[in-house]
Amino acid sequence: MHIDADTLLEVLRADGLRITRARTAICDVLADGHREHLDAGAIRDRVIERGGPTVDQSTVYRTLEALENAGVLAHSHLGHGPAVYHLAEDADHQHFVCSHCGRTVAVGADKLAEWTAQIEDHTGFIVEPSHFALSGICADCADGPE
Amino acid sequence: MHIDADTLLEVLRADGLRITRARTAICDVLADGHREHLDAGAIRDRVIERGGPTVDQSTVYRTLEALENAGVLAHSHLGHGPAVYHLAEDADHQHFVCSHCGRTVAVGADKLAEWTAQIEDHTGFIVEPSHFALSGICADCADGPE
DNA sequence: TTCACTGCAAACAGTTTGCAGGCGC
DNA sequence: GCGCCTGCAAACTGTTTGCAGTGAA
Repeated sequence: MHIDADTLLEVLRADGLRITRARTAICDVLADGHREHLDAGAIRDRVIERGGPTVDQSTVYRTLEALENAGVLAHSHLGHGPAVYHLAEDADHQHFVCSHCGRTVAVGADKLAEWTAQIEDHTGFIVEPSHFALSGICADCADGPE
Repeated sequence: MHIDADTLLEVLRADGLRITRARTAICDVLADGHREHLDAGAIRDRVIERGGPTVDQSTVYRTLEALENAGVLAHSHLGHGPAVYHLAEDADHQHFVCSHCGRTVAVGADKLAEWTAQIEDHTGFIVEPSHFALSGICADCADGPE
């Protein structure tokens, strides 16, 4: 089971922050869309789409920042566009973006651990997955020249 | 030996493009600074600093774009800031950015090949190194809590 | 009541684009 | 001389910030 909207709000409350309609709506979208890659604009669109309050983009950013500070949210850069946000508990994976078809592939923590351990052995560098995507060519695009 | 400015200009000429003072100055800076991480603003600054022509930022971007199209230049995103540019022949390495001290560590193609090959085996995804940096904690920051 | 939170608007950084004039070929 | 290239300025995207009013506790 994943974190639900109420839990996110609870975390904010525990930080001494107030629960507002805008924050409730944003947390709803985040909890529901936890398996998607939502950027700040998409979050705002979805809030409104659902008949929620007309939240301003800056309010979205401030709420996302509060959730990141609270440690329950993280953002990644998947490409040249806007940052995408996801729940921190979903963070232990790495994104691969195909530079040919633009598809995003996620690799889970288990596979990842092997590689990051090797990197750490060689360089001492402890990789925090998920913050930046790796680019490359996905299997499908590598197969067919088209 | 690395690509020199004349070779870069030669490549542009071969693409049917014209050799101008702005382009000459930009290629000089790129050839000289091939081991640094220069962003578009830094390239412009350095051109002027050297007593070159007062190139506009848009001219820098257009020249960089021309060089990328010609395949001799590539850019990477090392963090939240501007993109950095480097010669394509220097591209076969991966950047690691320490999220604690901000330092950038480069890992060469040899080490890299081991684990990109594993990723390819597991996922079919062919990693193009160097386009995005990985973030994490470098050895020094991991060692001392300060 | 109080003050954190909000929407609005403006600033901001990095990058791209339209335009009229200038210069490489 | 033709037309690519330039500088200038303005647009653009994603994000941040200042401000005065509003609503949660």
